[in-house]
Amino acid sequence: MIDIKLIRENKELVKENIKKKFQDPKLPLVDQIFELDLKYREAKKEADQLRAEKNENSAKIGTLVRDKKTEEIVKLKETIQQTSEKIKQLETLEETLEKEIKEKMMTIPNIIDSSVPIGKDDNENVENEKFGEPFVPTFEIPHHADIMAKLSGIDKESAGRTSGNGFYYLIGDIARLHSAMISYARDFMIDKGFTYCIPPFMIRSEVVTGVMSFEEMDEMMYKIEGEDLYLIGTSEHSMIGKFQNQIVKKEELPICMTSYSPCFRKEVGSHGIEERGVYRVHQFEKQEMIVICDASDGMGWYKKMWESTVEFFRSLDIPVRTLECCSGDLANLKVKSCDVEAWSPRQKKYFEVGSCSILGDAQARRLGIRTKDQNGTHYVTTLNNTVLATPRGLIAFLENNLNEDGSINIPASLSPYMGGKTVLTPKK
RNA sequence: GGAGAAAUACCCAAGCCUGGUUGAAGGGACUGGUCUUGAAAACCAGCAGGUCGGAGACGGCGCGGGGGUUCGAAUCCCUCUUUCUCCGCCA
Repeated sequence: MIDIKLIRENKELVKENIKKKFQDPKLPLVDQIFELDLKYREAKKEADQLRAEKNENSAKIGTLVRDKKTEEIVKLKETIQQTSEKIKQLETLEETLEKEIKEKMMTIPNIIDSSVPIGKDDNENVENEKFGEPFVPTFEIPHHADIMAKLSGIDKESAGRTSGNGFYYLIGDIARLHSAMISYARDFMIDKGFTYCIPPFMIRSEVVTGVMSFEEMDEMMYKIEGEDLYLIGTSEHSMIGKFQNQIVKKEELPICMTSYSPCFRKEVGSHGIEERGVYRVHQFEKQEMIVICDASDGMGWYKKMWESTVEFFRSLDIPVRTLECCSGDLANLKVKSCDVEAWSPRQKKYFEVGSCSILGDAQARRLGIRTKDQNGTHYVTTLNNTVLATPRGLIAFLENNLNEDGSINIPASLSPYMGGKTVLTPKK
């Protein structure tokens, strides 16, 4: 969603931007919105005039009542009745137009940053930078499910029976490792000055539509039956939603928070749930970071945020790279986005463990998050980034810290969260 | 889950019964001024912030949100949300 003024003032720019993302059929939409907007403003202008007239006459009745001029009151009421009829008609028109415009506007993608590479889909994403040597050991790295199994750390069969495909039991040291990584990620961000927060894990539909596009909503969100509640797909949803319809004081910006939550995703999209392991699942846990800041600081924070994730993974001896999202792969609300990918010595390629996004004012516009300074109020910029999503992060950790005998090295950074252990050894 | 009470501008708070120059009294905070060497205090003055339309003059909306009654709603009615108190239940 963008500012409708942009369509009023610079239709071509909006079309240009859409071209970068799709080839395609949303272009006529811009002209449609433009026309609807003209009609809407005309209707509003006329209705406003009539409303002013009506207000004035109503006030007159007030004084007439005091002076007890009954005849004039009756007359005046009649004229008011007539304007009311007209107003009613115009209001219906206003409402229909407004609704139509809003619906169409919701699907207009955000203006992407000029630095975003142009491409059709995720195949055309661009590697930005590597951090750490993508190391392949002399022995073969087993599938992460096997690594876990060797430590008696996973039970997918039972989970299949209790909950179905896409769920899992993590057990013993593996479960502890999972929590340890989350705790470490939390403290890592606290040390960077972020405020820790545990948000609600369910949110109302109004918040959902504020933070994501409709397609995403259908593909991701679990709905609670009989209630206007959705299980969050990421704590970003409740964290950004926290600020809806707020005017944040200038001096309170930037708001930097790190939040923990379980995340629930239907994963209806193209990939589906894979059969083995816990790479793509319906339920995982995540340490997230969000920043709400002034538009001018957005790009600075964007860089700092993905860098934090890189630093986090490097502190766990996991090689990573950043992959820039191309225009076609960029979600509609995003201005720019990159994935942080961890090295898999088993697959000998990188895989996604996190995603850093700057949304410009798209979420702020939908949710009404503003700030005020001497130039008036304006929408803030919102950003979000994964610190650690796990079990996916756990997979990266296990593959990169595995020894030939099946034991797992615990780096010094994580050791305190594992009761001081420096290595996990499989029983016999 | 049950029973009550409440939500008014940056904050506190009147108004609601008895609808009409109240788009909102009074404080506090804030801004400017007088006084002071400076500050405090005192006094004087300003002060809805928002949002939409308009080039502007202006105008519309706006007393938690949404409806309704009425010529007219902060005020009456319905509904939703949130907060507080009490009871129940639970980690």
